[in-house]
Amino acid sequence: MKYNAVTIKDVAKALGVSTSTVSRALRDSHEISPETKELVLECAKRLNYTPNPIALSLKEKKSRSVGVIVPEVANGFFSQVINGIESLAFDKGYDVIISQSLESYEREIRSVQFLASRSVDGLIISLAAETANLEHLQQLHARGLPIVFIDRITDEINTHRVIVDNFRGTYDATEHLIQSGARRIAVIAATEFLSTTRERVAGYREALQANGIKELPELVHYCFYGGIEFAEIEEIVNKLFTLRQKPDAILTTSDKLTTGVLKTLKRRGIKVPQDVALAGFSNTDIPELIDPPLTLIRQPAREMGAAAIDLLLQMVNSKRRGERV
Amino acid sequence: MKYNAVTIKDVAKALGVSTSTVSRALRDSHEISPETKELVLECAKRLNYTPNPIALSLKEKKSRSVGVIVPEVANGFFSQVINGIESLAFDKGYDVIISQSLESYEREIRSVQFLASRSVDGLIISLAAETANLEHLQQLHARGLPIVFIDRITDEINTHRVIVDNFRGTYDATEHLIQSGARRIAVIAATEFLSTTRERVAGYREALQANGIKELPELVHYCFYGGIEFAEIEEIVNKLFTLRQKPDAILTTSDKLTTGVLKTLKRRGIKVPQDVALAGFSNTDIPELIDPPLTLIRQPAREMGAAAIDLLLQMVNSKRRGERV
DNA sequence: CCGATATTCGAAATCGATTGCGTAAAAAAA
DNA sequence: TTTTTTTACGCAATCGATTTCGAATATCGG
Repeated sequence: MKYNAVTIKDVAKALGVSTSTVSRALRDSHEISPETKELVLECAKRLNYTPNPIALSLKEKKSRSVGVIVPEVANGFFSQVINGIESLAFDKGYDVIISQSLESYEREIRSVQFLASRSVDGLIISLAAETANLEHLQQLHARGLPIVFIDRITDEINTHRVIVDNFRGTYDATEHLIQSGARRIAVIAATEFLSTTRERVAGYREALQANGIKELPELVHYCFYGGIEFAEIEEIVNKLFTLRQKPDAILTTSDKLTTGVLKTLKRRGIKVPQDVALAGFSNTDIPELIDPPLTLIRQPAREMGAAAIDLLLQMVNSKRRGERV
Repeated sequence: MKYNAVTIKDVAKALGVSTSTVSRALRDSHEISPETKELVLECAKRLNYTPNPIALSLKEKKSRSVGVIVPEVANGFFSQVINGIESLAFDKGYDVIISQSLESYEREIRSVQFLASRSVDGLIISLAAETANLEHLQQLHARGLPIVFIDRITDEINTHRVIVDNFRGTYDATEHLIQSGARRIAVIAATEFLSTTRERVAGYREALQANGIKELPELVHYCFYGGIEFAEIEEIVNKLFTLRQKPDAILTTSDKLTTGVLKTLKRRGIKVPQDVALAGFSNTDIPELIDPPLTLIRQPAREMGAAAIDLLLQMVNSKRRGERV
């Protein structure tokens, strides 16, 4: 309640006591008599008093809000992650402030500093594709800001990370493609600097090797902007299908890439799985609706978000109690 | 910068001047000499001073943050709306605090009050399915909180609304189905209390009438939870296809419903458009990937979000200048 | 009945920044 | 030179809440 909000002073004035008394009564301090407490409580309720969280933040240097930075909100995976974060945070009385990096390093820095200057109590972040330098986060981490990485992590900062077994995901999917008869398996991945990309491509490589298939460089492609720019995907698919020896399967390492490739194939009239098999990461309903269903690797996005906020709030609260995290 | 943050006091102390001088120098007040200004500016930069927005909020009673309440984040349409809101808000230096109602009236109330107590400068909201009473918003609106409705609006509060022509959307889609030969067109809509539902169903009705087709009550169905509960959709589809005279087309009035119906039809082995034609609202890539492509009504979600935040910030700023909005 | 301990509450500082008011010194006017 | 007006800055209040310290009243043992 900000407009004409009733403050602790109004309650104090109405009762003819001091603000200290009101404050203590509301916090159920032992040094206030039961009768006074009741009076204050009744009056506070009657005047519809609600504490001002901003004043509290200023005093206590904590804001009961957490920052979340994702590459993009309008993305099946990330929006589900946010769902998980928000649901749990709301129940614990925390605000969730959302920011998008749009895969831009510069924007990520600005977001981080913006949130930090807002005194968020903690930060959940999935790194932008462009982000190679982590100073902006290291500084804050060194100053004690609790941080949890989700999905796109780094090991340059020692803190909690929430990920799935990316390696196994692509390993299994690749093996599945092989067992279905594929031999020339292309992979379309996001920026190679992302932890997820590295792990997922590694799974692909390992699966090829385990099955005695040689990796062909012309079949491995990276999308710098991970499909935010649709043209990026289109170009790669075009390149793959003008090869003398076309791929007989494609593995995609993200939601956006899977959808993008599917769309491109459809536009070019390339049939799945007749002309080319397809497997990949996805967190949308699409694969279920496509005929025939794709092999897909689904991440428990909502649960990952919930796990991240849970870890974060644990750090926030233990820090509050002065514990080492 | 919250941890060991350098304040205006530190700068003042370092220079041996008063905090007033520092504050005024930083705000480029005319009553500070150029030399002093330069000194202060240099020192502030050297000490890496950043103003504390919380202290500012307390003083100025505004937080440079806006609240956004949507039924669900993990939804194609709403996540795109949020994308639009966040992008523009970020550029203007505003925080975006997200909250989900999950279609629950009670949760919407809690969210609204939570955000209000946070002193957000304005609110963008898309009403929950359960929300029939608007007191919680009327109160805040009466107190002067700028509010913008998006998509699911109400006319019980006189403020800006951002919507598309829902009536025309379903009217055209229905007509398209009729022209393709459909006569028994079922409609699956969200809660009938939602503005969007009413307008969209009205478009459907009008199109039927304009084409001399009688509306059949058994073909009109409402999903209270709009598809958040998948079972709801399944049940309706089942009901439709156990009718003696089955529908030859289905019109769906939301993203989730379209996807849900599609999923159900596929599970039941009902072919689109051979067994039944399908048209509906959607903001995902799905329709483009399905064979054959569906008739779909797409809302410019990102642009709607951008329009909403633009209107909201206009209200916020004019209110600040004391204008009537 | 008196000094001692408890109980209950108020005054004022604090968090970080802004700003109205007062004032000393410098500049301009007389 | 005296008076008036700027110029340039400091003091202190303010925003809303918490909390330390101190003090007044009450209670109790002796």
